Amino acid sequence: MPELPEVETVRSTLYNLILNRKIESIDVYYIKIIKDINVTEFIKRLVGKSIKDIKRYGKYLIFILDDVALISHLRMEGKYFIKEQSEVINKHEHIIFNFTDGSSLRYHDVRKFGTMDLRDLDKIYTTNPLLKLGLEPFDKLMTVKYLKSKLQKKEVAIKTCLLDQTIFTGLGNIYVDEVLFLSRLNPQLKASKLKDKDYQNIIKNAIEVLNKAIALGGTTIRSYTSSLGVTGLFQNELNVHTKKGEPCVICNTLIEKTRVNGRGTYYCPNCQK
DNA sequence: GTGACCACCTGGCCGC
DNA sequence: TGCGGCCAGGTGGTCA
Repeated sequence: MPELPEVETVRSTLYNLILNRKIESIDVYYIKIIKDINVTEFIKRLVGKSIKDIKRYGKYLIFILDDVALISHLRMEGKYFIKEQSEVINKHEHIIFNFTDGSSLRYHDVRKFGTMDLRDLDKIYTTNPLLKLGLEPFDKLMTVKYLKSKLQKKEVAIKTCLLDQTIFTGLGNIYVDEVLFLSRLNPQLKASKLKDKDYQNIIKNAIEVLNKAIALGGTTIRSYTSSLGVTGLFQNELNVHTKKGEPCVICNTLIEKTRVNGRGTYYCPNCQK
């Protein structure tokens, strides 16, 4: 599924491909992707506008148009494709932005979980969905002090906390497993039990894992396959996620799979006690 | 305020 | 071969 590295890969690819293209028309085939605004208004606000910039915060893509921002979350299987308008519409392409040059940007989502919000440019970060987000690991304000303030009273598993986007933005199930492995922390350990050194390790390893994943174009496993012709390579660098029954790269103990808060969770029972 | 649980969705996989 | 059930999982909503 798209996490921060995959979304960043999509962002940078789209940036190079569709900047300054002008929207001529929009076809909406599944309206529930559009939030907080009706389809007519959604189309009205975007048609005639040009894409001036494409940003990212956490797992959200932010298309900056002339006077409005389109905030897109890919959720589980959302993808963007650029095709000629004459090409056949795939049954999973739910929203199509047709540009004046004859090309189109197509939002493809097999499971229809993705969302799109429109916001005024001066309200992008001061309204939801972005308002409630916590800090990315790259943020200067992401410190031991910040993380401790958020986690020291939490009586839930550390994995659950790291998946909480209001605390730690950008990590999803894959990368949380990897960060906890590198930090030698059991995913089921209560967050309140962590020490300063653990917070420091989590931040350091999150930055390391995400930077490496971004450099490799993200992770391509199971449901998250190539988007825009870009296929990530970080799956080759995974230590524990999807490695059930395989030997740990450090101690050779077999990787186990369990569930934490309903999420499939992979860990080394020896390294992550 | 916190934590647990469910709904949203569809394709793939497995057992019968 | 066909069918039913389960699983995958990010986020928002609801409830205790």
